[in-house]
Amino acid sequence: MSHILKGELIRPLQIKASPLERQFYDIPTLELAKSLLGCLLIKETEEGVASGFIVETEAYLGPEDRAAHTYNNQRTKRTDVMFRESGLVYTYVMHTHCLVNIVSGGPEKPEAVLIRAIEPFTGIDLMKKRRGMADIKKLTNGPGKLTKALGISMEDYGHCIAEPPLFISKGFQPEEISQGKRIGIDNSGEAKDYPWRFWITENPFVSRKNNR
DNA sequence: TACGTGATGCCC
DNA sequence: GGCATCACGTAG
Repeated sequence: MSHILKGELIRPLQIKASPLERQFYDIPTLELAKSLLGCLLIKETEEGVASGFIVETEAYLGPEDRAAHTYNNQRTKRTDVMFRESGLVYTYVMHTHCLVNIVSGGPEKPEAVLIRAIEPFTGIDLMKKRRGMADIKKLTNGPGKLTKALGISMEDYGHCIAEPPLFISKGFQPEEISQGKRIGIDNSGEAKDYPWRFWITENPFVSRKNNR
């Protein structure tokens, strides 16, 4: 298994895709958002397995963050899982798209990391089929795109990310990480300027080009 | 750049 | 019911 980018092999030929243990997620949310960059996100379905390296994340910091669904400790049927242990999957629907988050902060703090983009690795043909397009650069460069490509849906709500069929494994170590404002939260007062979006510098599969 | 889409939750 | 939201695809 190889992975080609810009005509060169830049990823390991083989990756042991074994789930990171749940304790991996017991760190502060901003650190988790950075630590997840370069990790491999994998979904196994009856259709097949598809995976990609996480290249862009955003942190949402619970009751103090006006952009977070749990602002002011709002607990609804939708946000309930964010009040539980770190490492669970928080999926929600935005318009016609499903977005995937990893719960963080522990039961005391309802926080999460949104996965905004991945770099396709395995199961690329399956991802193309699910997305109905062939351009690899646009397969998974957005939070709604990557869930469709991997087959992630509301059925994954509350699943533990340390267990198949949806899990995260060690990937590669990013050379450099960039940081900037989050996307699509213009109506969130001061919170819109918090620099809680992280991405792998110069990676071609992030959802947007650098904005700081 | 602008619009239609149509899950979810909150505010009437 | 009406409106806003952590998008995306298509048309112009």
